[in-house]
Amino acid sequence: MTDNLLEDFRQLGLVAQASSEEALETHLRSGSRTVYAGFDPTADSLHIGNLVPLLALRRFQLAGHRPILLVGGATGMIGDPGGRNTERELKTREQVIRSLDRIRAQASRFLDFDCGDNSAVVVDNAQWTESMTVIDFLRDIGKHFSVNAMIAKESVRRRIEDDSIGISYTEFSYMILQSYDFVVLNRRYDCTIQMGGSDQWGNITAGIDLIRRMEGKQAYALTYPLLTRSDGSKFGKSTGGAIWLDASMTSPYAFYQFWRNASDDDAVKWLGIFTFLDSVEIERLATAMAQDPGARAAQITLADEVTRLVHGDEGLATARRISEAMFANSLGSLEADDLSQLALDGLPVTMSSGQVTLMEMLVESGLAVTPRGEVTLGQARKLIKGNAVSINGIKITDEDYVLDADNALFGRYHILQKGKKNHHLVVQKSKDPGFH
RNA sequence: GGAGGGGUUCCCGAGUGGCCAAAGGGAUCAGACUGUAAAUCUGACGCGUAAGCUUCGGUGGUUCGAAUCCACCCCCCUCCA
Repeated sequence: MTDNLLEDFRQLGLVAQASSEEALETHLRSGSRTVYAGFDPTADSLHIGNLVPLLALRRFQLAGHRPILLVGGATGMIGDPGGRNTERELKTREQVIRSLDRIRAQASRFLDFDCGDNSAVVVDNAQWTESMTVIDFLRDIGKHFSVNAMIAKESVRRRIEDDSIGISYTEFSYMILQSYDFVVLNRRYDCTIQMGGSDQWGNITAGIDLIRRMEGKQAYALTYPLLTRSDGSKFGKSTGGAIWLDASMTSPYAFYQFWRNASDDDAVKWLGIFTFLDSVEIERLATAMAQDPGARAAQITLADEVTRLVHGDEGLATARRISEAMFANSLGSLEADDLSQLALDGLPVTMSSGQVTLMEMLVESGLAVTPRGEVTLGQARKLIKGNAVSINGIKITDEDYVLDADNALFGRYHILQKGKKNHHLVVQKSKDPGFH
């Protein structure tokens, strides 16, 4: 780490655009600053996409600055024209408060909320937006915006030029609300920097302009590149959807596997963004990977580091334990205790009693999902026919195969595998009252 | 309010009376090859073992037969007012 935070960010690949870079550098060096990033409260948990700004905020905090997490209780109801054009659901007051708490709880893994002057803060923009009257809005804020300029913004122009979608006035106004957020934070917290994805550039600079007009002050923008995977697909999705930070929504094991599966092209890049390893170490891993890509050194380190960051040492340990068992071809060496531990560790489990056909079990376990997301017997059949199913490490092609105590490990465990990476544990119910 | 253009299976997008469960591409899932990578190739991709059943904005209608024709309605876009 140098004493130049912006330069560090640049080296980590965290900078897409920055406003008046030299002035921003000086600004950051000359005192403790306040920086904010917005978070959408639409989901039940933060996901790994949110990890990028979250960890960037942590870097700010480690460098002595104060991070603010702005939860879009108000703007979340509207929808950013830059984002998907699906209608937003209105959030009730309680929902927003709940997600506020949740975001604070999840963010507290990375940010310090109790360290004096640069403690992290969570705020909700509904606080100052909700009670504003239309007249106030138009008179005090709206007049500062030139429609000509707004139309010229990339995010808006794209929507206007696309004949099939268009843009509603509501969405069009999103930029104004976000700009006003920046003004309020500037007033209340002396917040001078806003960070966001590169798609936020237009909105952020609009905020800077508004601060100049209303407050006569200088503010700064910093955007990070939106992550795409090297194959162009959307970052953060995996089989079955988003990767959440909440352990009950995405198990530490699944979380770990996501990172461990990173492509070669992504792995090194992600080490910079998602871990706090120093550049020497990252460099070393990059070299190691170039020499022996099969060893997957970068992926393993990436998975270790990020999982530890999000789920702690214990979460990492269980994730690794399952991974070892499932991928190291060591099914045969597992003891009964190991298998029951896997269940406790968060490998997906289904209980069964007596005899069940393989097809039924594929459905019950949810492994037989169609590409469309439904779970059907037909899909189960196709998978078996397609040579995709194994039990306890052995391919099964018999559609009539039946799971029972006789072909189970230790009389009660079946490890059901679909494809290469989907594992499921089936446990025969026992009369043993100690087990449930 | 007026004129015009649209709404097709997860997405894009063909299809304008039977050969349509609906071309093609993407996404997704699986197989092969590998390194739990990428690329590539193969298969699947509404439900069902099958017979068959349910789809093309909605509701009715014409027809032996409709995604395709007609009526009304809903929604989206463009231009005009």
